[in-house]
Amino acid sequence: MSTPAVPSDASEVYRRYLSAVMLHGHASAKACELGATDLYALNILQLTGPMTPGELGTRTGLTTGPTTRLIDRLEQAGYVRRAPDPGDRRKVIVEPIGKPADLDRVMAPARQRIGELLRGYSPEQFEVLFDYFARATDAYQEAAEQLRSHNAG
Amino acid sequence: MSTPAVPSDASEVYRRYLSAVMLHGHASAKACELGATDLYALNILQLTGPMTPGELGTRTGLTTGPTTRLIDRLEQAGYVRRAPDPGDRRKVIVEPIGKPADLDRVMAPARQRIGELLRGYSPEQFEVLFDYFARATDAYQEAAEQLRSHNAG
DNA sequence: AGATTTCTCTTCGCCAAGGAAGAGATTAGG
DNA sequence: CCTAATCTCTTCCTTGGCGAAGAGAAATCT
Repeated sequence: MSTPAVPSDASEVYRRYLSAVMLHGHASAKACELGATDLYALNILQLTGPMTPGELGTRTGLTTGPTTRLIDRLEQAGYVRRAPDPGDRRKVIVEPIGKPADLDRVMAPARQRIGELLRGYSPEQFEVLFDYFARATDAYQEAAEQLRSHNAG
Repeated sequence: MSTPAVPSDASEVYRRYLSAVMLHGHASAKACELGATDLYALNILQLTGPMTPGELGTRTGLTTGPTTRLIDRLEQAGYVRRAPDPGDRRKVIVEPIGKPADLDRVMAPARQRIGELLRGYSPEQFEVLFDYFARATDAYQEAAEQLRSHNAG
Protein backbone atom coordinates (compact mmCIF):
# COMPACT_ATOMS: atom_id res chain seq x y z
CA MET A 1 0.00 0.00 0.00
CA SER A 2 2.86 2.38 -0.64
CA THR A 3 1.45 5.62 -1.89
CA PRO A 4 3.74 6.55 -4.74
CA ALA A 5 4.66 10.20 -4.84
CA VAL A 6 1.66 12.37 -4.08
CA PRO A 7 0.54 13.80 -7.40
CA SER A 8 -0.19 17.49 -7.22
CA ASP A 9 -0.75 17.96 -10.94
CA ALA A 10 -4.38 17.95 -12.05
CA SER A 11 -3.58 15.91 -15.13
CA GLU A 12 -1.89 13.30 -12.99
CA VAL A 13 -4.87 13.15 -10.64
CA TYR A 14 -7.17 12.56 -13.55
CA ARG A 15 -4.91 9.94 -15.07
CA ARG A 16 -4.84 8.04 -11.80
CA TYR A 17 -8.59 8.35 -11.57
CA LEU A 18 -9.06 6.80 -14.99
CA SER A 19 -6.61 4.06 -14.16
CA ALA A 20 -8.54 3.27 -11.00
CA VAL A 21 -11.83 3.08 -12.88
CA MET A 22 -10.33 0.81 -15.51
CA LEU A 23 -8.60 -1.27 -12.88
CA HIS A 24 -11.83 -1.84 -11.05
CA GLY A 25 -13.59 -2.64 -14.28
CA HIS A 26 -11.08 -5.30 -15.16
CA ALA A 27 -11.15 -6.74 -11.67
CA SER A 28 -14.93 -6.94 -11.90
CA ALA A 29 -14.75 -8.67 -15.25
CA LYS A 30 -12.27 -11.19 -13.88
CA ALA A 31 -14.45 -11.84 -10.87
CA CYS A 32 -17.35 -12.55 -13.24
CA GLU A 33 -15.19 -14.77 -15.44
CA LEU A 34 -16.02 -12.39 -18.26
CA GLY A 35 -13.70 -11.99 -21.23
CA ALA A 36 -12.49 -8.65 -22.46
CA THR A 37 -14.64 -8.68 -25.58
CA ASP A 38 -17.67 -9.70 -23.57
CA LEU A 39 -17.37 -6.72 -21.27
CA TYR A 40 -16.71 -4.50 -24.26
CA ALA A 41 -19.92 -5.63 -25.92
CA LEU A 42 -21.82 -5.29 -22.69
CA ASN A 43 -20.75 -1.69 -22.37
CA ILE A 44 -21.78 -0.98 -25.94
CA LEU A 45 -25.19 -2.47 -25.31
CA GLN A 46 -25.63 -0.56 -22.12
CA LEU A 47 -24.75 2.71 -23.79
CA THR A 48 -26.44 2.42 -27.14
CA GLY A 49 -29.33 0.19 -26.23
CA PRO A 50 -30.67 -2.94 -27.94
CA MET A 51 -29.30 -3.69 -31.40
CA THR A 52 -28.99 -6.51 -33.90
CA PRO A 53 -26.06 -8.95 -33.82
CA GLY A 54 -24.88 -7.44 -37.07
CA GLU A 55 -24.54 -3.98 -35.61
CA LEU A 56 -22.95 -5.34 -32.45
CA GLY A 57 -20.45 -7.17 -34.58
CA THR A 58 -19.62 -4.01 -36.47
CA ARG A 59 -19.13 -2.04 -33.29
CA THR A 60 -16.96 -4.64 -31.63
CA GLY A 61 -14.99 -5.16 -34.83
CA LEU A 62 -15.88 -8.85 -34.96
CA THR A 63 -17.11 -10.93 -37.86
CA THR A 64 -20.37 -12.81 -37.73
CA GLY A 65 -19.01 -16.05 -36.31
CA PRO A 66 -17.47 -14.72 -33.12
CA THR A 67 -20.39 -12.33 -32.75
CA THR A 68 -22.86 -15.19 -32.52
CA ARG A 69 -20.83 -16.96 -29.89
CA LEU A 70 -20.25 -13.73 -28.05
CA ILE A 71 -24.01 -13.30 -27.77
CA ASP A 72 -24.31 -16.95 -26.78
CA ARG A 73 -21.92 -16.40 -23.89
CA LEU A 74 -23.64 -13.24 -22.75
CA GLU A 75 -27.04 -14.85 -23.00
CA GLN A 76 -25.97 -17.94 -21.14
CA ALA A 77 -24.41 -15.82 -18.41
CA GLY A 78 -27.68 -13.96 -18.08
CA TYR A 79 -26.57 -10.53 -19.23
CA VAL A 80 -28.57 -10.20 -22.44
CA ARG A 81 -31.47 -11.89 -24.16
CA ARG A 82 -32.41 -12.48 -27.78
CA ALA A 83 -35.71 -11.03 -28.87
CA PRO A 84 -37.29 -11.28 -32.29
CA ASP A 85 -37.70 -8.14 -34.34
CA PRO A 86 -41.44 -7.60 -34.80
CA GLY A 87 -40.94 -5.95 -38.19
CA ASP A 88 -38.35 -8.26 -39.73
CA ARG A 89 -38.38 -11.90 -38.77
CA ARG A 90 -34.85 -12.49 -39.97
CA LYS A 91 -33.47 -10.10 -37.43
CA VAL A 92 -32.73 -10.71 -33.81
CA ILE A 93 -32.52 -7.93 -31.28
CA VAL A 94 -29.99 -8.28 -28.51
CA GLU A 95 -31.05 -6.41 -25.43
CA PRO A 96 -29.35 -6.12 -22.06
CA ILE A 97 -31.26 -7.50 -19.13
CA GLY A 98 -32.04 -5.09 -16.32
CA LYS A 99 -30.64 -7.17 -13.51
CA PRO A 100 -27.45 -8.85 -14.65
CA ALA A 101 -26.35 -12.00 -12.94
CA ASP A 102 -22.97 -11.59 -11.28
CA LEU A 103 -21.96 -8.14 -12.38
CA ASP A 104 -24.35 -6.46 -10.00
CA ARG A 105 -23.07 -8.43 -7.04
CA VAL A 106 -19.47 -7.74 -7.97
CA MET A 107 -20.09 -4.06 -8.44
CA ALA A 108 -21.74 -3.75 -5.04
CA PRO A 109 -18.66 -2.76 -3.01
CA ALA A 110 -17.72 -0.03 -5.45
CA ARG A 111 -21.30 1.11 -5.71
CA GLN A 112 -21.54 1.46 -1.97
CA ARG A 113 -18.29 3.36 -1.62
CA ILE A 114 -19.13 5.73 -4.44
CA GLY A 115 -22.61 6.14 -3.05
CA GLU A 116 -21.26 7.19 0.32
CA LEU A 117 -18.80 9.48 -1.36
CA LEU A 118 -21.47 11.17 -3.42
CA ARG A 119 -23.78 11.60 -0.44
CA GLY A 120 -21.09 13.70 1.19
CA TYR A 121 -21.57 16.50 -1.31
CA SER A 122 -24.05 19.34 -1.12
CA PRO A 123 -26.92 19.48 -3.61
CA GLU A 124 -25.11 22.14 -5.63
CA GLN A 125 -21.92 20.11 -5.72
CA PHE A 126 -23.92 17.01 -6.55
CA GLU A 127 -25.37 18.81 -9.52
CA VAL A 128 -21.95 19.85 -10.75
CA LEU A 129 -20.71 16.29 -10.56
CA PHE A 130 -23.62 14.82 -12.45
CA ASP A 131 -23.42 17.55 -15.02
CA TYR A 132 -19.88 16.41 -15.58
CA PHE A 133 -20.86 12.74 -15.67
CA ALA A 134 -23.45 13.36 -18.35
CA ARG A 135 -21.17 15.49 -20.50
CA ALA A 136 -18.17 13.23 -20.07
CA THR A 137 -20.29 10.28 -21.16
CA ASP A 138 -20.86 11.93 -24.50
CA ALA A 139 -17.25 13.01 -24.77
CA TYR A 140 -15.89 9.53 -24.19
CA GLN A 141 -18.46 7.98 -26.45
CA GLU A 142 -17.53 10.35 -29.26
CA ALA A 143 -13.84 9.78 -28.67
CA ALA A 144 -14.36 6.01 -28.76
CA GLU A 145 -16.35 6.34 -31.96
CA GLN A 146 -13.58 8.41 -33.44
CA LEU A 147 -11.03 5.77 -32.51
CA ARG A 148 -13.15 3.04 -34.02
CA SER A 149 -13.75 4.79 -37.33
CA HIS A 150 -10.16 5.90 -37.57
CA ASN A 151 -8.96 2.39 -36.96
CA ALA A 152 -11.42 0.87 -39.42
CA GLY A 153 -10.70 3.46 -42.10
CA MET B 1 -27.08 6.78 -33.29
CA SER B 2 -30.48 6.24 -31.73
CA THR B 3 -30.41 7.77 -28.29
CA PRO B 4 -32.03 5.14 -26.12
CA ALA B 5 -34.48 6.69 -23.69
CA VAL B 6 -33.04 9.68 -21.91
CA PRO B 7 -32.10 8.49 -18.44
CA SER B 8 -33.29 10.80 -15.69
CA ASP B 9 -32.22 8.58 -12.85
CA ALA B 10 -28.90 9.51 -11.25
CA SER B 11 -27.86 5.90 -10.91
CA GLU B 12 -28.50 5.35 -14.59
CA VAL B 13 -26.50 8.43 -15.52
CA TYR B 14 -23.58 7.17 -13.49
CA ARG B 15 -23.82 3.68 -14.93
CA ARG B 16 -23.75 5.07 -18.44
CA TYR B 17 -20.80 7.23 -17.49
CA LEU B 18 -18.84 4.23 -16.28
CA SER B 19 -19.75 2.31 -19.40
CA ALA B 20 -18.51 5.14 -21.56
CA VAL B 21 -15.20 5.29 -19.71
CA MET B 22 -14.74 1.54 -20.01
CA LEU B 23 -15.81 1.59 -23.62
CA HIS B 24 -13.25 4.22 -24.46
CA GLY B 25 -10.62 2.35 -22.53
CA HIS B 26 -11.22 -0.82 -24.50
CA ALA B 27 -11.29 1.06 -27.76
CA SER B 28 -7.96 2.65 -26.86
CA ALA B 29 -6.47 -0.70 -25.98
CA LYS B 30 -7.65 -2.14 -29.28
CA ALA B 31 -6.19 0.78 -31.18
CA CYS B 32 -2.87 0.14 -29.46
CA GLU B 33 -3.08 -3.59 -30.16
CA LEU B 34 -2.91 -4.05 -26.41
CA GLY B 35 -4.41 -7.09 -24.74
CA ALA B 36 -6.77 -6.87 -21.82
CA THR B 37 -4.26 -8.17 -19.31
CA ASP B 38 -1.62 -5.80 -20.63
CA LEU B 39 -3.81 -2.79 -20.00
CA TYR B 40 -4.77 -4.21 -16.64
CA ALA B 41 -1.15 -4.49 -15.60
CA LEU B 42 -0.41 -1.05 -16.96
CA ASN B 43 -3.12 0.46 -14.82
CA ILE B 44 -1.80 -1.33 -11.77
CA LEU B 45 1.68 -0.01 -12.41
CA GLN B 46 0.43 3.48 -12.98
CA LEU B 47 -1.53 3.46 -9.74
CA THR B 48 0.76 1.65 -7.37
CA GLY B 49 4.09 2.54 -8.89
CA PRO B 50 7.13 0.36 -9.68
CA MET B 51 7.06 -3.17 -8.34
CA THR B 52 8.70 -6.54 -8.83
CA PRO B 53 7.39 -9.05 -11.38
CA GLY B 54 6.32 -11.25 -8.51
CA GLU B 55 4.07 -8.62 -7.03
CA LEU B 56 2.71 -7.72 -10.44
CA GLY B 57 1.92 -11.37 -11.00
CA THR B 58 0.11 -11.57 -7.70
CA ARG B 59 -1.95 -8.49 -8.45
CA THR B 60 -2.89 -9.59 -11.93
CA GLY B 61 -3.61 -13.09 -10.72
CA LEU B 62 -1.07 -14.60 -13.10
CA THR B 63 1.60 -17.20 -12.46
CA THR B 64 5.23 -16.47 -13.07
CA GLY B 65 5.38 -17.70 -16.65
CA PRO B 66 2.75 -15.43 -18.16
CA THR B 67 3.97 -12.59 -15.96
CA THR B 68 7.39 -12.69 -17.54
CA ARG B 69 5.95 -12.57 -21.04
CA LEU B 70 3.50 -9.89 -20.01
CA ILE B 71 6.41 -7.72 -18.96
CA ASP B 72 8.20 -8.65 -22.17
CA ARG B 73 5.29 -7.36 -24.21
CA LEU B 74 4.97 -4.17 -22.22
CA GLU B 75 8.69 -3.56 -22.38
CA GLN B 76 8.86 -4.21 -26.11
CA ALA B 77 5.92 -1.87 -26.70
CA GLY B 78 7.71 0.81 -24.76
CA TYR B 79 5.39 1.13 -21.79
CA VAL B 80 7.64 -0.13 -19.01
CA ARG B 81 11.29 -0.89 -18.39
CA ARG B 82 13.14 -3.43 -16.27
CA ALA B 83 15.51 -2.00 -13.70
CA PRO B 84 17.70 -3.95 -11.30
CA ASP B 85 16.96 -3.73 -7.61
CA PRO B 86 20.01 -2.12 -5.97
CA GLY B 87 19.50 -4.02 -2.72
CA ASP B 88 18.72 -7.48 -4.04
CA ARG B 89 20.28 -8.63 -7.27
CA ARG B 90 17.76 -11.41 -7.75
CA LYS B 91 14.93 -8.92 -8.03
CA VAL B 92 13.85 -6.85 -10.98
CA ILE B 93 11.83 -3.69 -10.67
CA VAL B 94 9.25 -3.01 -13.35
CA GLU B 95 8.58 0.67 -13.71
CA PRO B 96 6.23 2.49 -16.07
CA ILE B 97 7.85 4.88 -18.51
CA GLY B 98 6.71 8.48 -18.41
CA LYS B 99 5.88 8.84 -22.07
CA PRO B 100 4.19 5.68 -23.32
CA ALA B 101 4.39 4.89 -26.97
CA ASP B 102 0.97 4.72 -28.60
CA LEU B 103 -1.35 5.11 -25.67
CA ASP B 104 -0.70 8.80 -25.41
CA ARG B 105 -1.50 9.40 -29.05
CA VAL B 106 -4.65 7.31 -28.88
CA MET B 107 -5.85 9.08 -25.77
CA ALA B 108 -5.40 12.49 -27.35
CA PRO B 109 -8.96 12.95 -28.68
CA ALA B 110 -10.51 12.06 -25.36
CA ARG B 111 -8.01 14.16 -23.50
CA GLN B 112 -8.85 17.16 -25.63
CA ARG B 113 -12.61 16.76 -25.24
CA ILE B 114 -12.37 16.27 -21.50
CA GLY B 115 -9.99 19.19 -21.28
CA GLU B 116 -12.43 21.47 -23.02
CA LEU B 117 -15.23 20.17 -20.87
CA LEU B 118 -13.30 20.82 -17.67
CA ARG B 119 -12.30 24.31 -18.74
CA GLY B 120 -15.99 25.20 -18.89
CA TYR B 121 -16.33 24.98 -15.13
CA SER B 122 -15.68 27.71 -12.60
CA PRO B 123 -12.74 27.35 -10.21
CA GLU B 124 -15.07 26.31 -7.40
CA GLN B 125 -16.74 23.70 -9.58
CA PHE B 126 -13.36 22.56 -10.82
CA GLU B 127 -12.30 22.00 -7.25
CA VAL B 128 -15.40 19.94 -6.52
CA LEU B 129 -14.74 17.75 -9.53
CA PHE B 130 -11.14 17.08 -8.66
CA ASP B 131 -12.03 16.43 -5.07
CA TYR B 132 -14.31 13.74 -6.39
CA PHE B 133 -11.67 12.38 -8.75
CA ALA B 134 -9.16 12.00 -5.96
CA ARG B 135 -11.60 10.38 -3.56
CA ALA B 136 -13.12 8.12 -6.21
CA THR B 137 -9.64 6.93 -7.12
CA ASP B 138 -9.17 5.59 -3.61
CA ALA B 139 -12.67 4.16 -3.53
CA TYR B 140 -12.25 2.21 -6.75
CA GLN B 141 -8.81 1.08 -5.79
CA GLU B 142 -10.08 -0.25 -2.48
CA ALA B 143 -13.05 -1.91 -4.15
CA ALA B 144 -10.75 -3.55 -6.69
CA GLU B 145 -8.48 -4.75 -3.90
CA GLN B 146 -11.48 -6.15 -2.09
CA LEU B 147 -12.56 -8.01 -5.21
CA ARG B 148 -9.09 -9.43 -5.68
CA SER B 149 -8.66 -10.67 -2.12
CA HIS B 150 -12.17 -12.04 -2.04
CA ASN B 151 -11.60 -13.90 -5.27
CA ALA B 152 -8.22 -15.23 -4.19
CA GLY B 153 -9.38 -16.22 -0.71
C1' DA C 1 -44.51 -16.46 -58.15
C1' DG C 2 -39.49 -16.63 -58.78
C1' DA C 3 -34.93 -14.66 -58.08
C1' DT C 4 -31.87 -11.88 -55.52
C1' DT C 5 -30.38 -9.90 -51.41
C1' DT C 6 -29.98 -9.65 -46.45
C1' DC C 7 -29.37 -11.53 -41.96
C1' DT C 8 -28.23 -14.98 -38.58
C1' DC C 9 -26.18 -19.26 -37.27
C1' DT C 10 -22.84 -23.36 -37.83
C1' DT C 11 -18.28 -25.61 -38.77
C1' DC C 12 -13.36 -25.84 -39.39
C1' DG C 13 -8.58 -24.31 -38.69
C1' DC C 14 -5.40 -21.11 -36.43
C1' DC C 15 -3.03 -18.24 -33.13
C1' DA C 16 -2.38 -15.86 -28.88
C1' DA C 17 -2.46 -16.19 -23.86
C1' DG C 18 -2.33 -18.69 -19.54
C1' DG C 19 -1.07 -22.85 -16.28
C1' DA C 20 2.48 -26.18 -14.61
C1' DA C 21 7.04 -27.80 -13.93
C1' DG C 22 11.92 -27.14 -13.99
C1' DA C 23 16.54 -24.51 -14.40
C1' DG C 24 19.72 -20.77 -13.16
C1' DA C 25 21.14 -17.14 -10.04
C1' DT C 26 21.33 -14.80 -5.59
C1' DT C 27 20.62 -14.13 -0.65
C1' DA C 28 20.20 -15.65 4.20
C1' DG C 29 21.30 -18.85 7.92
C1' DG C 30 24.07 -22.53 10.43
C1' DC D 1 31.83 -22.87 3.69
C1' DC D 2 27.73 -25.26 2.68
C1' DT D 3 22.67 -25.79 2.66
C1' DA D 4 18.07 -24.02 2.25
C1' DA D 5 15.02 -20.52 0.58
C1' DT D 6 13.66 -16.89 -2.74
C1' DC D 7 13.14 -14.81 -7.21
C1' DT D 8 13.10 -14.62 -12.11
C1' DC D 9 13.16 -16.81 -16.49
C1' DT D 10 12.47 -20.81 -19.84
C1' DT D 11 9.81 -24.66 -21.98
C1' DC D 12 5.86 -27.58 -23.04
C1' DC D 13 0.99 -28.19 -23.17
C1' DT D 14 -3.77 -26.91 -23.11
C1' DT D 15 -7.57 -23.79 -23.52
C1' DG D 16 -10.29 -20.08 -25.42
C1' DG D 17 -11.47 -16.78 -28.87
C1' DC D 18 -11.17 -15.09 -33.65
C1' DG D 19 -11.40 -15.30 -38.88
C1' DA D 20 -13.20 -17.45 -43.18
C1' DA D 21 -16.50 -19.97 -45.72
C1' DG D 22 -20.94 -22.03 -46.17
C1' DA D 23 -25.99 -23.17 -44.96
C1' DG D 24 -30.70 -21.95 -43.82
C1' DA D 25 -34.54 -18.59 -43.33
C1' DA D 26 -36.94 -14.47 -44.53
C1' DA D 27 -37.76 -10.04 -46.84
C1' DT D 28 -37.67 -7.25 -51.20
C1' DC D 29 -37.86 -6.58 -56.10
C1' DT D 30 -39.25 -7.73 -60.76
